[in-house]
Amino acid sequence: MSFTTSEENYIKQIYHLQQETGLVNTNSLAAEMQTRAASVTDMLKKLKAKKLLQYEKYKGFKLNEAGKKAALDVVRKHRLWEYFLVEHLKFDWDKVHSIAEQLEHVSSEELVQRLDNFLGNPLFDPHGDPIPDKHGKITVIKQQNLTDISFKKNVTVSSVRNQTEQMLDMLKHYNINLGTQLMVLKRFEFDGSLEIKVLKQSACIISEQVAKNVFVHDAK
Amino acid sequence: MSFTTSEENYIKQIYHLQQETGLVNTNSLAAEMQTRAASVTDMLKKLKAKKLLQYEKYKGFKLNEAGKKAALDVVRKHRLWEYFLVEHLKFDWDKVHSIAEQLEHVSSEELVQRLDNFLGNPLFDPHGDPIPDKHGKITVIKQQNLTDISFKKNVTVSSVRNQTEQMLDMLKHYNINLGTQLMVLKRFEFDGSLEIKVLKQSACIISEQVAKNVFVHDAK
DNA sequence: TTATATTTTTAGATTTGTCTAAATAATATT
DNA sequence: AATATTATTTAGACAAATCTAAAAATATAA
Repeated sequence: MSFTTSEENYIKQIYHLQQETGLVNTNSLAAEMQTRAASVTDMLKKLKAKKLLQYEKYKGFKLNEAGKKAALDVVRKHRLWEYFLVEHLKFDWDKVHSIAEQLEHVSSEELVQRLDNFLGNPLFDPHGDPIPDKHGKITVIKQQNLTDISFKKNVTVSSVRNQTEQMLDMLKHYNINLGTQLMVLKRFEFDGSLEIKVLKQSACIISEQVAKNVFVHDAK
Repeated sequence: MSFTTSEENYIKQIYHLQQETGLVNTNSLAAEMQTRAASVTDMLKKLKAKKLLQYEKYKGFKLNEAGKKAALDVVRKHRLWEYFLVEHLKFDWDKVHSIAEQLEHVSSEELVQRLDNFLGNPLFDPHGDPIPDKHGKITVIKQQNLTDISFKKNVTVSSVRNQTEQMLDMLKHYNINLGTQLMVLKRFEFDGSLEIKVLKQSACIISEQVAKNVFVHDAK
């Protein structure tokens, strides 16, 4: 089965939304895709016709197994290309998303497999997100949100959730990267900001909004 | 100025045709693009409106300077990706064309520039065709068709014209690659075949059709 | 539980790129 | 030069992906 670029974009986005909410609804997908609800409905009909979707009118929808496999295929391509862009072409991690959005639609199984091997079969992309293998299998690691970490515990940054350029640019400013070691010193009741100490840097304060997007695991 | 994938494909093909014939006509472009003359006319109107084309109805057409620059941009991307696919992902040179056809439409100036640097700013692609630099400048080397080489002269294969998988597969069978050294021993009057001696291989015979697609320069 | 608000879908239009069939222009032939 | 042939363009249609505006279904609130 092959898909248009537009279909792939919808499939991928539905996948991401249903990871969080289970069932997805038309308006939230429309918002995420920066399009209109009517356009979403149109596409839902197509995806249902291709048997990728559980969808009853007015009831919400989600990908079935075939749909999930298709989504993981796109996610795999996206993340492998991001890895290439950062590790080999030396792009900053906050600049690769829009290019990977284009590259992910290049269709050639052999290309993806060779790229994967060339890159050394990486398990995580430059934002810490897992790269599905060719069967759609994902490596999960135990990680916690930075807001849930007890004080003075050494942890390592393992991924970031909101991957907008704005967000990543901010982390770059704090000199926080994947693999960065830090500890939380204090939480301010006033606005939920955290005082943190990044290894080899002086302490600084990050907003609750930033902290909620940073995930960590026990220090290596 | 940015272009759709379809526009880029037309521009590139017009460029290749006008290299050979000067003015291009509707039917030959339609044949090359595997589409209908009417579709070509439709696109010609769009390209003229974008001021890329010298085009008078019924008179033939060709790219103007802006059009040529746009074409060289696409050619540059195509050939850089081919180089990447062969040199880094270890694809056979006869398998990369269709993938490069997709990759060439990914639009990001920074991507192309970084890819170029990553590859070491190569001047020729895996088929021996020159890779335009970012200004559209092309390195030309003196080369001759294999059918015009005098007997027993050592030469090096520098490019192949017809780059179909079929053609490249055939050269692979003869163990002929870019950089391969060989000499022509004899021409058979009967059908124009050439007896050639590839360095470190026993002599063999190639058809005139094959020979016409092989270009060489003086042995290194 | 009826009225109101929100969400979702349908109906119909638009754009891009394509097509077929017919018309028109250019070229070749007698 | 008149006619036949070939090349090109126009006219009108279609599919994909989108949109706006209106209708229908569902959810919420008085």
